[in-house]
Amino acid sequence: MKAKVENTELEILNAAKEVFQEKGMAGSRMQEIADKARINKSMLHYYYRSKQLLFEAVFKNAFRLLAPQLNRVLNDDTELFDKIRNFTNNYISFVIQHPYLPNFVIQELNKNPDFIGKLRTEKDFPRIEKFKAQVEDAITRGIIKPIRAEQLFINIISLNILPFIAAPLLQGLINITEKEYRELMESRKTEVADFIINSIRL
Amino acid sequence: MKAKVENTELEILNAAKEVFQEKGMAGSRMQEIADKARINKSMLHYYYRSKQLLFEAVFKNAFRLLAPQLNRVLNDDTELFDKIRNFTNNYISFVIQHPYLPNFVIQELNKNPDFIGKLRTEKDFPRIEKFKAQVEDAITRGIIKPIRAEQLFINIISLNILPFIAAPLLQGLINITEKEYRELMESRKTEVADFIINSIRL
DNA sequence: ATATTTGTCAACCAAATGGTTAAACCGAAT
DNA sequence: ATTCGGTTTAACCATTTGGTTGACAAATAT
Repeated sequence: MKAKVENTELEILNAAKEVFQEKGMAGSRMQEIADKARINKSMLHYYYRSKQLLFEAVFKNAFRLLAPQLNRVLNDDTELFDKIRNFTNNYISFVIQHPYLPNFVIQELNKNPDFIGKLRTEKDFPRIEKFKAQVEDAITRGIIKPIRAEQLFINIISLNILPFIAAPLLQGLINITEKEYRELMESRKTEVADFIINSIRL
Repeated sequence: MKAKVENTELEILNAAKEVFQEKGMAGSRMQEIADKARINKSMLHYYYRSKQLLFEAVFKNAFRLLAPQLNRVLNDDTELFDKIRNFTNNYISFVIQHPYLPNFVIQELNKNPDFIGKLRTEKDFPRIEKFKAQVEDAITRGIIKPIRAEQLFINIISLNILPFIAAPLLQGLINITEKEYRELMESRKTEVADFIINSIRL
């Protein structure tokens, strides 16, 4: 019966992921998760004890998916400009596969800021040290203008993440269709990297 | 009794603003709003009929506060570079006064994308046309490199808004204290504008 | 002064919600 | 075939939650 077990448990996790990531912890209903997983509501508690624990399972999974993306910038051996291009180019593909994920992580971290402390103990938790050294080295070698690595990191993340988090607002302000907005995002794959590199290159 | 009335009605709106903006529609409780306004829960329904309507009142108010900020970029007569500097410099002050507001608007718009349509009918709804003309003019006159006004707008907004929306995440990744993070934000008042202008200037 | 409207509150209600329980089910080992 | 373990379900439960009601107070109008 092993196969059956793991199946149900995973079925629940997937259903919970969909519901939690779309509606957040507070907006999600256990019954809706059960319905989506096509199982009895009691199963949720059988496998995960409580809504809180099920949520935490989903959240940790989500963060484990996001972390490698961030590590593309922070802990990767490629040269700075290539790295910026690679990250920018790849991030959009990641978001298409997991549309609600980055916003989900950010939102729930906002509502529970201590949570980041628990995450930091995990291995592969993204750390800035290497990136910092790389930026400082590039400055010393006269490749880029002086800039704090922290600020550059925030800029890279901002330019890539916000356009997806605030899509409905931006689309409304710019007053274009969803399709046109997707095309804008498509262009950004290369444009954003150029925008950043133009700004820092010496 | 006029004074008393407006007082209660406003008291409710303010309490509702605090609770809704911090916890979102789904995470907010009518009782908590009533407690914060120090009135009976029935009063909420007396003045606003339902949670949904009270929420919409708060949301519209929030958007009316955010709109002028956006219009600083889109509909302002100052020259392009000054405009970017002004907006960037002022936005942080706005966020300090209304820490949850931008995120609140973005989140609830995500959960209810049609809402933007209703907002568009309001006067002072930010429109991009003027900014677009300004950018195109600056390109023609050889002041800045070619860039779509939409992309530049998204970049300005992203660099300014995301660092506040994702503060707990970024602070955790950079691994600094809240105070140090605030200092980073303070530097951004001028650095972000330079970053943008450096990138587009010819 | 009295009637009428407006504002406020305590008590109440029905539905929703997270969680529990006890019985049934089912495949595998004895 | 029977027992035994984990799995699944329907029914149930306590609490929370948005919302209502009816009595009462406080203004305002007559």
